[in-house]
Amino acid sequence: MPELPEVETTLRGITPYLLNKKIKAITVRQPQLRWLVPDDIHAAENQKILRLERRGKYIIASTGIGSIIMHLGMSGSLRIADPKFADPKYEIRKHDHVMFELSGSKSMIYHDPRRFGSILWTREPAEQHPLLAALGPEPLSDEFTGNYLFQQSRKKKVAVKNFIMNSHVVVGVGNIYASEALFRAGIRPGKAAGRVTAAAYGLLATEIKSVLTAAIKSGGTTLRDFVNSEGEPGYFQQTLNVYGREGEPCRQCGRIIKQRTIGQRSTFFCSHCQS
DNA sequence: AGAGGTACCTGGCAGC
DNA sequence: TGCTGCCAGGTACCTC
Repeated sequence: MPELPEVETTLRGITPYLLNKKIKAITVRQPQLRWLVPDDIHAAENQKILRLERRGKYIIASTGIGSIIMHLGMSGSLRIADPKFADPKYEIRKHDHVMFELSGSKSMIYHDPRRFGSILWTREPAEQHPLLAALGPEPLSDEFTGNYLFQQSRKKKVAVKNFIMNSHVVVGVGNIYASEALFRAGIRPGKAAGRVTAAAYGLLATEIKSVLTAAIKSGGTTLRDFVNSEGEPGYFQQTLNVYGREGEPCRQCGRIIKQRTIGQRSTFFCSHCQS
């Protein structure tokens, strides 16, 4: 589920229930996630959440003494539960790994079948955490431009799709939107990053921004019940041009969309519209 | 330094 | 119905 737009949607969904609320208790049912949930996560108990933000696909909830860093991995979600999980009426679902009991009688549940995500705790400013410190710019920031991509990619032989999915280059471009943005920009995903022109990168940066912005907007339409559900896989599916459309006609030229594995990830493109 | 592959984990689905 | 194999939205880390 979670590409950047879904993480952003999740953040917006949980914010009203978390911001300026006190964490009354934290229950860890399964600490063995992508990284072990640290014991000292309990230091966040009785702390008020003063700030909520997103960095790439990480969600950061900061208290006065440290920050909770959350990542949803491939299959993670956060949902707001009511009544609080300590209530016997509360239904614990399989793969509910971490629960936060909040002031205001709500709880936030971290659910993640594949356990590729994690929940961490740091007393340092979150941006100094090893996982966050070396991240590239936000794709929706002014810092992220075609010129930036062009400069970063010189002499790089890696496929341009892998290049834009590298979080040290730019954060938040996942497998779906990498294919989509490259289609919109007319660039073959397997092309060496160092051989893409400055003009093409200008277009690519623009399309990355626009496809992510559009997806966040469409995530907004399901915002109301997002945190109560498991998320809405496919709610933006009608707007996808290439992802998952192998064998179907290109919406632009009518030729058949192709699928190829690049960097061990499924990749979709139109060999006529992309060069 | 850079490129490429591996690992983590569960569930859903196609095919037999 | 049940088994097997393959695929899945992420990304740090290991090896060459």
